[in-house]
Amino acid sequence: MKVTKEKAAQNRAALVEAAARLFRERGIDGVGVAEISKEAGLTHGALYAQFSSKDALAAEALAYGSQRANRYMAAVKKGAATTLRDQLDYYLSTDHRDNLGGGCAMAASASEIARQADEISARFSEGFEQLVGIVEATLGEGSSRVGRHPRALALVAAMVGGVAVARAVVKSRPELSAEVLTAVRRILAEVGGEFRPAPAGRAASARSKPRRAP
Amino acid sequence: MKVTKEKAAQNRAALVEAAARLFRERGIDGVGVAEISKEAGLTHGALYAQFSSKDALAAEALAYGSQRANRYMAAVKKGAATTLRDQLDYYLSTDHRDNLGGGCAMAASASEIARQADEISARFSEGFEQLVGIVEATLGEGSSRVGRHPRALALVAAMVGGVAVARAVVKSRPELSAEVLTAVRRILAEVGGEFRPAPAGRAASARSKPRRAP
DNA sequence: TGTACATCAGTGAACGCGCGTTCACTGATGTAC
DNA sequence: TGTACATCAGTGAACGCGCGTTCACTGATGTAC
Repeated sequence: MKVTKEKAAQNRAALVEAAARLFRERGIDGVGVAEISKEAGLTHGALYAQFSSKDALAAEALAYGSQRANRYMAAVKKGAATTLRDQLDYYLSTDHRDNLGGGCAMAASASEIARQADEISARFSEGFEQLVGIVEATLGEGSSRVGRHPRALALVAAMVGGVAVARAVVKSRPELSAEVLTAVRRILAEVGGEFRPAPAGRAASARSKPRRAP
Repeated sequence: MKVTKEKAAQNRAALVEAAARLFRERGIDGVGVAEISKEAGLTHGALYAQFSSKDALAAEALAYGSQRANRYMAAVKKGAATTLRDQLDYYLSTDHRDNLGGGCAMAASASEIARQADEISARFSEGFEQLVGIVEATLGEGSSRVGRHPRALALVAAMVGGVAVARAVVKSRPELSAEVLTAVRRILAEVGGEFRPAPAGRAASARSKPRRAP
C-alpha cells in the first residue's frame, strides 16, 4: 500500500543506514538485499521501489557513510579545535579498529572497491578526497620535503592501510595489531609535523649519518 | 581415475596457483570453486580430494601468494642489493597497482581478511610479518624518533594502504590514483631514512618552527 | 469541504542462477605376495 | 618378474540454499474537480 511521502523518505533513509552499517561490517558482497530490507523493517520489494539495484543502494550507502564519518573526523575533539594528533588518536585506535560498522567506510572496504561498480568507486574517491582535505587542514609545517597536499594524501592512505591491516591481523595476533596502530600513529604524527626531531645536539652526533649520495 | 603421485601433486599446485591469482583479482567471495578448478584443468570434485573446503584452499593460496610476492620484494633489484627505495618504487608503482592477480596479496585483500575464516587471517598475519622483516632490513637510520621495527610496521601498513587506495580510486580518478602512489612513495622514503631534510641552513631559518610544547 | 480516482510505495510469491559441498562411481596406480 | 587387488585422485550428477531481480497485486495517499 502507498504510504505518506514523509514515511517513504524515512524508509529510504532506514535502508541507506542499514546498508551502510552492514556493508562495512561484512562487505557489499557479504550482505544480501533481504537482510538489509529486514533490518530497515521492510521487504526486499520496497528496496527496489527506492533504488534501481543493489549497486545503486551501495553507492548511496557509501556516500552516506563517508559524510557521516568525515564529519566526525573533522570534529573529533569536542569543544576545541581538532588537531592532527586528535584525528590520529581516534582513527588509529583499537576502538575504531573494533567498530567495523560504525567506523570509516574506506578502511572497511578499501581493497574491495576496485572490484565494484563504477558508481561505487566514484563515491569512494569523493569520500577519500574529502577526508584528505580535513586532514590537510590540521597539518603542521613539519620537516618533510613533501608539500602539504601530497603529505595529506599519503597520511590518509596510510591511515586506511593501518586500520585495514590492524583488523586483518587482530584475530590471530592481537598484540601485533595494537603495535601496528601505535607505530602508524607515531610515524604519521611525525610526518604531519607535530613531532619534530631535535635539530641537533640531543646526544646525537654519533647517530647522524652523512646524507645519501644522489 | 587414479593418477600418479607426481601428477596429483602437480594438480594440487595448479589449484593453489589458480586460486592465488583469481582470489587476488576478484576476492575470495568473488570466485567460485568451479572456476578455480576449471582454470587448473580439473573438475570441482578434484578440488575436494585435495582440500577439505574452499577456505582451506584460500588459506594455502594466500600463504603461497605471500611467499612468492615477498621473495620478489626481497630481491626487486636484480644483480645488486635491494634498497628501500627499490622496494617502494616497485610496490607503489602503477604497474603493481594494475597487476591485481600478480601483485601483493595483502594489498589485494587487506580489508576483506577480517571477515574471513581464522585460518585465512592467520596466513595473512604471517605474510605481513615476513614483509615487515624484509622492509626492516633495508631501513636507514633516518631522523625519526621511532625505532626500526615499529617504523617497518608502519611502512608496510602504509604501502598496503597506498596500493589499496590507488586501486580503489583509479577507475574514477586516474590522476588522483597516481598522485597517491607518488605521495606515499616520497613520504615513506623519508620515513625510511633514505632522504633526510638538510639539518639547518638550506635557506630555511624562516621555515623552522619552535618545537611543540609538551 | 466533499467526492472520485490515478498514483505509487510496499507486499510477497516466483524467476533463473550460481554457490559450496556431497557422493556413487571409475579406473590407473602402486603395493603385497 | 608376474599377478591380484586395495587404494584413492579425479569425474560429473545432484543436493539444498541464498542470491539479485521481476511482477501482479494492494490499498492508503494525495490530487483534480
